[in-house]
Amino acid sequence: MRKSRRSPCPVACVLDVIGDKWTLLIIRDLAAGKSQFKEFCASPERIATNILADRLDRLVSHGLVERYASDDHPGREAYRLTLKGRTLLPVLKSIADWGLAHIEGTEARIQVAAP
Amino acid sequence: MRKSRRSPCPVACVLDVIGDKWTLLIIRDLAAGKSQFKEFCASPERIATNILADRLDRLVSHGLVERYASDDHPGREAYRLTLKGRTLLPVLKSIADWGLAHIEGTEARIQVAAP
DNA sequence: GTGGATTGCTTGCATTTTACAAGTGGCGGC
DNA sequence: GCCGCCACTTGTAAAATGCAAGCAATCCAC
Repeated sequence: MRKSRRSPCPVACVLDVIGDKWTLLIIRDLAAGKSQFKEFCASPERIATNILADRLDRLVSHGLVERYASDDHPGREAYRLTLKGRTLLPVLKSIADWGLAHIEGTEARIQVAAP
Repeated sequence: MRKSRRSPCPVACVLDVIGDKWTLLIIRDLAAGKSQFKEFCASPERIATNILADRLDRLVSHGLVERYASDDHPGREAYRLTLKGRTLLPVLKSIADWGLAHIEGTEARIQVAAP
């Protein structure tokens, strides 16, 4: 059963997925190559661990992120963007570009990791 | 005095402005030519009036929206995007495009009003 | 110029979400 | 076994949101 959406508007539906202060920051970190829970916690915005766990679950349930067994850190949880999740990167970039152009004091520091 | 930001990351700073479920819907409605309080209320997502008033205030204080005296409806409040506000339209479009491509059941119905 | 409708909010309160701190269970190394 | 790290979960306080009602200022017909 699909939960009822607010409207058929694509903007409203996207906001129901990524319309909060944390989800896109996790996607940013994933795009930058971070994969472990503690790495997301270590980002300068200091997301609370319960919020992080909740957002990761939601991203996985939306098919934007997947868990996998890391080779680099065997036995640890790891997360990465799915192919669908990667399609959000142009959205993320347009947001970052707007911030760089219109909010003073912002600076780009992250590079999107190679596919 | 500027309120402290979470980080100098442009993504985080933009989310502090538009990172919620309502702000971009108001910008969508403004882009579609709506200008009156009641018109935003009438959108299918049914924003609460206190939230709408709060978001309009925040948008005005961020310089993205301005009040003006309407010619069409004299004596009534009216809102419109500022030039800075219009620079958000590419962001809005990238979000709408993503929704159309990746969320089933969404449909584009609004046309951006002419400048 | 008075009554009623409309507009643009504000207020009060219940519900939901978020923030912060602390705690728990699993695993690996020693 | 014991220690520490990691990935969460839980408890609780604070904040944001949702909902309904109310209210002052127009507008408009009559």
